[in-house]
Amino acid sequence: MNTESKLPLEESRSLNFIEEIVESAKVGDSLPRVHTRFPPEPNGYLHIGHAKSICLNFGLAKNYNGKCNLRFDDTNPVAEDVEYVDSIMEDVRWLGFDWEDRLFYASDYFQQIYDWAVVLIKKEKAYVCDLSAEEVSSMRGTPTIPGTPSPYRNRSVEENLDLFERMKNGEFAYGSKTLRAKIDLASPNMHMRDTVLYRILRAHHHRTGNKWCIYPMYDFAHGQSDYIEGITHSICTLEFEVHRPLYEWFLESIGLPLPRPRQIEFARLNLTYTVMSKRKLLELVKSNYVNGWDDPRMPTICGLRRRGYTPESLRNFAERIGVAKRENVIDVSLLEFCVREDLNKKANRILGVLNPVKVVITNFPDNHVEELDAINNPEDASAGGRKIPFTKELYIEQEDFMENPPKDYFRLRPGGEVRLRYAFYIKCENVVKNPETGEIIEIHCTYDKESRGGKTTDGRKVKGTIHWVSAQNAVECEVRLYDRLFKSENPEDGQDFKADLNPDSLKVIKGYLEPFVKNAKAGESYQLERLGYFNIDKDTTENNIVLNRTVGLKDAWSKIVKK
RNA sequence: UGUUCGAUGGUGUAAAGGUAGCACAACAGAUUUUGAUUCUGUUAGUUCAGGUUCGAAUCCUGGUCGGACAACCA
Repeated sequence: MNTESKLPLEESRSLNFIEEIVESAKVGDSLPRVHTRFPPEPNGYLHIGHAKSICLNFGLAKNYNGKCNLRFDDTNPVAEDVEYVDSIMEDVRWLGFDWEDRLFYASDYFQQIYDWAVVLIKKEKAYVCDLSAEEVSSMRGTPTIPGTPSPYRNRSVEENLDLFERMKNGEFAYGSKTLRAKIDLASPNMHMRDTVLYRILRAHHHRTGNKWCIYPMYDFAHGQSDYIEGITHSICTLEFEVHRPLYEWFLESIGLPLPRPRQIEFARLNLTYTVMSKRKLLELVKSNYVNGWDDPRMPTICGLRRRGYTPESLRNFAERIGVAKRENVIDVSLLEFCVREDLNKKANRILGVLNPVKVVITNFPDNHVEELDAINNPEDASAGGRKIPFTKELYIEQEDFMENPPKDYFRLRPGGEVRLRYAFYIKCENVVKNPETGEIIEIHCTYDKESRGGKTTDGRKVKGTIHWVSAQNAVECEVRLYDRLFKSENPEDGQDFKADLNPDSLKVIKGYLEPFVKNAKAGESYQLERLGYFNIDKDTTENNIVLNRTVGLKDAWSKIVKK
C-alpha cells in the first residue's frame, strides 16, 4: 500500500551507540561505506569476549552492506605463534563469519610502516633514543609531573636517519635503541610522552622470518594498518581510549590524506564465575588446572564448542548483551539461557540414566523385548521418531524413587504409580535392600499392559513421568558433568584467582543410555530427557562413547526441595 | 590525587525534553507423557544536590562513586 520498506525486526530493535555513529554519518539517503576489521593478536586462543567483538565487527559490516577484514596484529614475534593463527581462523569461521579474500597481517605492512617512520624522522617528529627501558620509564614522570627529555631527543635528521637504518640492518644489540615519537613530555596523557615506535627484537617472525630485527609497536602499526585497508570504523575496547589521541596523531603527522579511520571504543565482556584475561587462561592451561585450551570448562570459543555451545547461541548471546561503554558483568545464566533456547529447537531427545537403580517388572515376561515408539524432538516434527526397547529389568534414576517422599513429590514411591516415558504405567510393589547397608538394590514393580505408550482409556491420572532405560540393552557411556570453573561470581576479586577454582567443576561418571546413542557422532548435541543437553565429545571411540554435559535443564523441582 | 570515560530494577540494555520499556534472573499461576518447552502475571530502577523548563533519565553546574592510562605487550 505505502512505501514502507523497513523490516519489522529492524524496526523494533534500537541501535547501539556504534550503529548510531554509523547512521549519523548518513549522507542524504545513502549510508557511508562501512568497513571494519577484527584484529586479534595471534598469541592465544579466542574467548567469548572476542566473540562479542567478532559479532560486533562482522555484524556491523553485514547490516550496513559493508566489509569486515580479518587482520592478525602480529607485531610482536616474541609472543606470537602460527598455532594461534590457525585456531583463530577456525573459530571465526565456526562462529559463522567470512572474511572472504580479506585475510591480512600487520606484518604485510612492515615496509610501509617503516617508510612512514622515516617520514616522521624527516619531519623531526621522531628520533632514535639510546636510553634503556628502565631509563625511559624513570624519566617519563607521572601524570602530574612532566617527563624529562631524553638526551637524544634533538639528534639531527641525518643522524636519526642513519641510526634508524642501521637499527633495521641489525647493527645494534637487542634493546639498545628505540625509535621514539617526538610529541609532548608534559602531556597529561602518558602515551603522548614520546612513545616508542620501534624496538629492536631478535626473534623469528611467523611470516617475515628473520627479515626484520626491528618491529613497530601496536600504536604505530594499528592505525596505519587500518588506513591501508580503508577501514572506516576501527572498533576496539575501552582500554584503548587513551590511545586515541596517538592513533590520530600518527595519521595526521605522517600526513595521510582523508578520509581516515575513526577509532571507537566499547566495553569488553565480563562474565560471572569466569576469568577472561589471556594471561589467566594461559595459566590455567599451562599449569594443568584444565585439560587444554578446549577444555569444556574454558570460556574459549573452542572450549564452548566442545562443551556443546552452538554458533547461533553465541551470536544470539552477543546480540542480547548489547554494546555500550559502561563496564558490565553479564550473568552466565544468560549464556546458558541462549544455548538451551537453541538446543531446545535442534537437539534430538534420548533417554539415559546417570545414577541408576534397578527396577524389575515382576509381571513382565522374561527375555521379552517390547519395541516402543519415541518422538525424537517434540519441538521439531521433521526430526521423526525411533524405537526404544523395553524389558523386564530397567534402570531408573535414583532420584526418581523415594521411600518417604515429601508433599509435592510425584515420582515413584511405595505403592505409587508412575508413567515410564513412552512406555507403561508401573506401580511400586516392593523394595529390595541390602540388609547390611540399607541401600536400595532393586525396586519391584508391576506394569499395566493396557498403558502401552503411556496412556490408558480409563481416565486414570498419573502425574509423574520418569525416564528409564532397558538394563540389558543400555549402552554404558562416559559422562562428563561440568560445573562452573570458579566458586565465586568474580574470581578476579581475590588475591589469587586459582584459590577460587571449583574442585567439583568436573565429575566423570558412567551413564546408561538407550541403544540409539550408538549412532551418535562427535559434535552432535542431544537432550537427555529431564537431565540436560549433552554433546558427543571428540574423545569418543567405538567402545567408549563420551558425553559432555553442555547445560542442565531448568529444574523447578530442585528449587522446591531446597525450600 | 593528572587526564579521561562512565553511572537507569539483582544483571544487562533501551527511551535523542513528553506514559521509564525489553531480555535474563527471581517469584506466582495455567498447560504439559520431560517438574523441560510454551503461555500469563508479580516483584523491582533513573548515583546525589542544586539549576533551566509547563514538563528532565535526558540539558546546565557541582559533588559522590566506579573504570582506564605511567611495557621496548596488544
